[in-house]
Amino acid sequence: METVPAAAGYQPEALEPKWQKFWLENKTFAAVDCDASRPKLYVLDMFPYPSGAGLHVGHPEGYTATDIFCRYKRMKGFNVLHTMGWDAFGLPAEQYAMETGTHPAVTTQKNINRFRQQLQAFGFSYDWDREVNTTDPQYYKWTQWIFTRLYSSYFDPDLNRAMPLALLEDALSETPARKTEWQDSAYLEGTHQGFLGVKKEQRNELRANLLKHMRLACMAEVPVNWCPALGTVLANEEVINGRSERGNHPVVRQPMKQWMLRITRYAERLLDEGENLDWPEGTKDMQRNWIGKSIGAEVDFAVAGGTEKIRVFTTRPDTLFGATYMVLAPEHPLVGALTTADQEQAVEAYQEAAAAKSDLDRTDAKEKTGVFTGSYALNPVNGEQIPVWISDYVLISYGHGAIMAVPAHDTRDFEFADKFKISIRAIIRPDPKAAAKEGISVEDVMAGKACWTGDGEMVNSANAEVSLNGLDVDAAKKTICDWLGARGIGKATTQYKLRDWLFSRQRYWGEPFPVVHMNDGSDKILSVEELPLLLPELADFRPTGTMDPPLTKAKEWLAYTDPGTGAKGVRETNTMPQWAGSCWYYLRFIDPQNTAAGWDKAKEKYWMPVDLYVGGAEHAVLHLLYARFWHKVLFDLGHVSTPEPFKKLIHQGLILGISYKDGRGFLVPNDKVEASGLKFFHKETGEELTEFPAKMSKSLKNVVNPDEVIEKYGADAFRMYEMFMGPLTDSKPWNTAGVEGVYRFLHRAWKMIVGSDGALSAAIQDAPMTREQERLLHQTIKKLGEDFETLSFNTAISQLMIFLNEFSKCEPRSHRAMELFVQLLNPLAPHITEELWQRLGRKDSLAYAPWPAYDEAKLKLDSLEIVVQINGKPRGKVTVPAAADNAAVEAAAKADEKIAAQLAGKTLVKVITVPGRLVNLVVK
RNA sequence: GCCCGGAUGGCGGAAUGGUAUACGCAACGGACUUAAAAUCCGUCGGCCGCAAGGCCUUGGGGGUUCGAGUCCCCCUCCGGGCACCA
Repeated sequence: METVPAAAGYQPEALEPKWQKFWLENKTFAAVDCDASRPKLYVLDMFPYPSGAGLHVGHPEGYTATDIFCRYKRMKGFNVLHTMGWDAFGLPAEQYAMETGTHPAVTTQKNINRFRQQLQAFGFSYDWDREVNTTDPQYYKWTQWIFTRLYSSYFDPDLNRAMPLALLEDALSETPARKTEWQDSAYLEGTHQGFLGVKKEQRNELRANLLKHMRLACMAEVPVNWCPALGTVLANEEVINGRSERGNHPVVRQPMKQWMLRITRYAERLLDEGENLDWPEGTKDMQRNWIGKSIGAEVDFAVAGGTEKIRVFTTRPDTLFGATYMVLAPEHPLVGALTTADQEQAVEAYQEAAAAKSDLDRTDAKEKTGVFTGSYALNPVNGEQIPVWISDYVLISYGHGAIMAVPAHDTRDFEFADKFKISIRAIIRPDPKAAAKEGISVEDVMAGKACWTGDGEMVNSANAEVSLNGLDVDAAKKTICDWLGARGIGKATTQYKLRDWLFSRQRYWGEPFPVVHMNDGSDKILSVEELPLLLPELADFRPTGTMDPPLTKAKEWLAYTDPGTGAKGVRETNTMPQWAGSCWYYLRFIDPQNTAAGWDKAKEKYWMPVDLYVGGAEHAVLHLLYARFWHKVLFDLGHVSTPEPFKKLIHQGLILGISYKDGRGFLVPNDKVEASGLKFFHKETGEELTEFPAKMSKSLKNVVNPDEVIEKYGADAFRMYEMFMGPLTDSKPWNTAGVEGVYRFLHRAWKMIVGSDGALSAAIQDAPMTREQERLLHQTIKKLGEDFETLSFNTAISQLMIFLNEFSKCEPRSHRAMELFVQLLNPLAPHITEELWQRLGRKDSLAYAPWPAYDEAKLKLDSLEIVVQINGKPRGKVTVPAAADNAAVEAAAKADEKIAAQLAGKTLVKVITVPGRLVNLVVK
């Protein structure tokens, strides 16, 4: 291969494109499927949404980190799978398309081309033959296929896993044909017996209802988050404080028939099986909170003078004796039946007001509101009549949409009872120490003047059959649950905050559902032979202005005739949310060209799980929880071999921009700021401003464009700067001046090896190294290996700088040392090192050169410098032979002139010697 | 309110309980140059001192230890997440 003509020095603009082309043409980074001769390593980046704005400096941070890791691991002999693709369905492309009249497919392709070009300019070692694009029909064919698997499965509560729905169908027949396949499931056995137990004429209905209800993907009329501005519904996770995550538009609650994915069935497994993952503790914690497991009890309250029962969930069954009222959510189905004539007007008015409130209004409400229904319930532990209220502080979507209120021991109930003058009865005497710490008076609690939610001693909690008095909270819970269970009015149970995943959107630019609504009322799911179901070409893909999705405009596409039976139907017009494509892309990378399956099983078994997954913390619950859910379903159905997809997860920190604020704390866009010396002033007002790091944003004008940085300093400098800024997982501010530092380093590295004439520097010879040079070299090899393993690139770079500072001074310079330096630097700065490798006389690419080994013996010193402390303060240093024992070191310390002077007249009490490090003389 | 992170020079940051401030940036001084840039050499936490040297210093306060940036308790501030989930 030719070298870049370089009479001048280091020219990244010439050599970087040259090596990028070389890698691409030679497929240097192609991963080899099922290669048993090498250990495999699957390193995954979160693939980007190819926006019109192009790459920003945040994207390459994680990508650079994984690239360094992959390059290092290839040199260590690993068969590395490292890939890139495009998460290209979604709202922005569609909105841009509406503004400009361009089809989203056109914009998407354009953006992808731009992103690919930008990413290739960084020299990332992706296997580009495995690129995927979620909007490619050959990709979304399999997204649709996974949906059909969800649709055709149910979650077996007995086996705690997904099973083919066909088995449930089989159990729902008079003469099951596949019983051998499902005899392990007590659930199916029970279902079968139940089926046989109902009258023949009711069996069809039972079967139809159960099949519809049990599917992991099913349609349901549910209150959804409708965003009028976006013209679509949103998942709970996409709504922040009652506004859309994207665009910050108001969101209202609206009942609609929608596709739901039964992620709640996996709540326990998502919780359990996530526990041992090598993920950031904070992220696991966020998922735990999101799933929101609560252990408690459900209890039935009879209605006084009625036949209805009000079922509540409580985490504090121990406080049953303190329940003085009940609250139903305004939407609770029993509200109508419980409302008395004289309360009817007030109740209906309240229900209407609650329905009209947006989620934002509802959560923002500072004061509790509510209305009495006029009815009373009977407290099951003491038969007492307690009033039943409705209030929007009780949510219809959690538990049973109703609560027993214990104002003495729940802050929300206390607030409510206090406002509406409902009686407050203390039944826990607060633990005096705990109460004192909280600043709460035990007497106030006992008098109903204060609320106590902590532990203590149960009082006033007994009836003829059971007494909790004298117990602590935990013991009381257990005792009362046993009693409730024995009476058949309650039992210990568990609730989760996690809701089912709302899976349809009223958009054009997404995967069409492979479903037809047949004229006879049944749904038909398309077989894999009928996939992909292509998104129809539409001239007008804007929202319809109603709740009908844009696909209702595709008249020809809508009509369906069953090729077998000739039965007619209409296609589903919703599309899937953007998360769908990203839920399984890591599986497609394994086998991206496969037309017969989403992926080949043998390849899946070889590559999975993903060994390292790097991406932003903003996906901590959404993408990462959805993907785990899909993966578990696929695992249960035998399509993948691991229960979890991502073994180790890392979040790169945010790269912040430099920003400015004035005295009042208001942010000033960077184009309004003027520097004068080391201070900053407002161009218009002249006010002095303070500099601080803030998220990069268009409005602050502090966005750094990576293309410009590469143009000026090259990709190697860019990569190294982002890694040198600080620890990968920390947020850190971008400072372009800092790029100069690593740029200088690369220049000096070039000059250490290449002479001013472009040939190998005359100083480089086959010369032996000094003892010190050898030691530094081996230290550097050791440090780089350790730091690369732990992704500590900032300290790895420091060590290379130390090496360069020393070796660039030396003459002659060992040819071998230069080669090793180039190898160590290669993962960080792949372009310059490939070039230097050639200048050093090597013909092959560096990419698979074996990683250097260090020699422990070469790290040893002949003599050591030992710190001498007196009473823990460093007072001097002595040099001793490396082999010196503690006594010799101690003697040397005492013999030191300065130390001896300071010891004079004092009594030596104790000597602590840390071998090879220090001696601490404790004196009086 | 609750749950996670974090706080070290002018700045980004380094430091298995063992010499705090490695490495880089900025700044300052010098060399080279007619000059500038680039490059190279040097200085660079604070206070006292002519110096030798001493004292102080890892957000604040306590504690454990021969020894604490690191471990424990309390507090302040900053960042992120959740938020009427019974």
